[in-house]
Amino acid sequence: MDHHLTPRAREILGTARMLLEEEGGEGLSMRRLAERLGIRAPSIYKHFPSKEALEAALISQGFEEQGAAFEAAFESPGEPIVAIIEIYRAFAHRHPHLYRLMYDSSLNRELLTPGSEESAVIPAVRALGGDRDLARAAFGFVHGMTILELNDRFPADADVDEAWRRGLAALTGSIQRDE
Amino acid sequence: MDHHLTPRAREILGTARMLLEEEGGEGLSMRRLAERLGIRAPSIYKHFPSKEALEAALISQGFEEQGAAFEAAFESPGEPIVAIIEIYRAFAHRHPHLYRLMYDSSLNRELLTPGSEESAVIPAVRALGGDRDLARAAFGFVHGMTILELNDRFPADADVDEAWRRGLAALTGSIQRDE
DNA sequence: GTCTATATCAAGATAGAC
DNA sequence: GTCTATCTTGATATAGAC
Repeated sequence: MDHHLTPRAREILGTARMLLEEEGGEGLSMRRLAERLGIRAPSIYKHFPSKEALEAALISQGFEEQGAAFEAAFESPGEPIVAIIEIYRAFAHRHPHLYRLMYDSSLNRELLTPGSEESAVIPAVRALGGDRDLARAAFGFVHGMTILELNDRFPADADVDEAWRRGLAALTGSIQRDE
Repeated sequence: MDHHLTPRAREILGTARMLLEEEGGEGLSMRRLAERLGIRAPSIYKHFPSKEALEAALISQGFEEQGAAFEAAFESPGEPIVAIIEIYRAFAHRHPHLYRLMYDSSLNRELLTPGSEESAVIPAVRALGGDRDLARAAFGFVHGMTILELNDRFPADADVDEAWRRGLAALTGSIQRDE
């Protein structure tokens, strides 16, 4: 988890998370974060070298939370990939601003907590029988649907649940099974 | 097209398009646009009421260009939906910054040129036999793959073309045909 | 159609004292 | 670990003259 951070850095990170979730990516500035912490903005730089590093810590945390949630998909009955996609969609809707931060731009992977991204990727690939090409297609579908939903791109009268089901049916029909 | 704009507004729009394509969405500021035009930023407001209106004009233009390109998919042999998806992907890679402006945020549809969005949507839905739910799933897949590619989210060694083929195969297998 | 002058606001980051 | 003071840069937009 955040074991590489000092206790104070963890506090700052927790406040940053709250600020992000409540006010969105645009509201997450060093000044506003400092205000919530009751300190001045320059003080934050004693704990994180840059805003980008702080964001990377938030992103790493998000990946680890997603990964942990995905693991539950293998415990319940039914197709794990179906459960993972439901969990993925629910995560994005519960944490829309964190989701955007995690997925809606380029990633500077050098700043991430090592292994954090993999903790989300590995269960998803496993649920697709190790088929990485299919996993990438599924990632495309799932991210696309999610971000289009978050950005309100579908018409108000659209049956978005049905679109999810149709895509999911198409993709699960492509899983190779050895039996 | 741009028939509702004055000649001078069309010139400004053309310069804005060049600026966007060359420097990206972050580089498109009223100051920099004015600089390219050889005028001062406040002068632009005599031609467009706001930056958002100018961006909406760029977006409308993009939709119309996409729509016109999609129409060609029905003239060539083979599955129109396959051709449309190829055209969609190629458009995004040729105009990545315009693509982001068009698709990677919420849309204020009131500011668009009426009918412009539809000119891109209608051929795509038609190519999927009028199945709007499947069309939305396909939109999710196609937008997701595209934006993940533009944001460099796939590993360097990933076979992204193969992921596109896999998703496309899954989706085309879902088209209902009456024959 | 363009100008100057200006309002208003905000951002990330550093130096150096305590 | 926090502070003050500051640098540097940038943005959208309006008023009113020419």
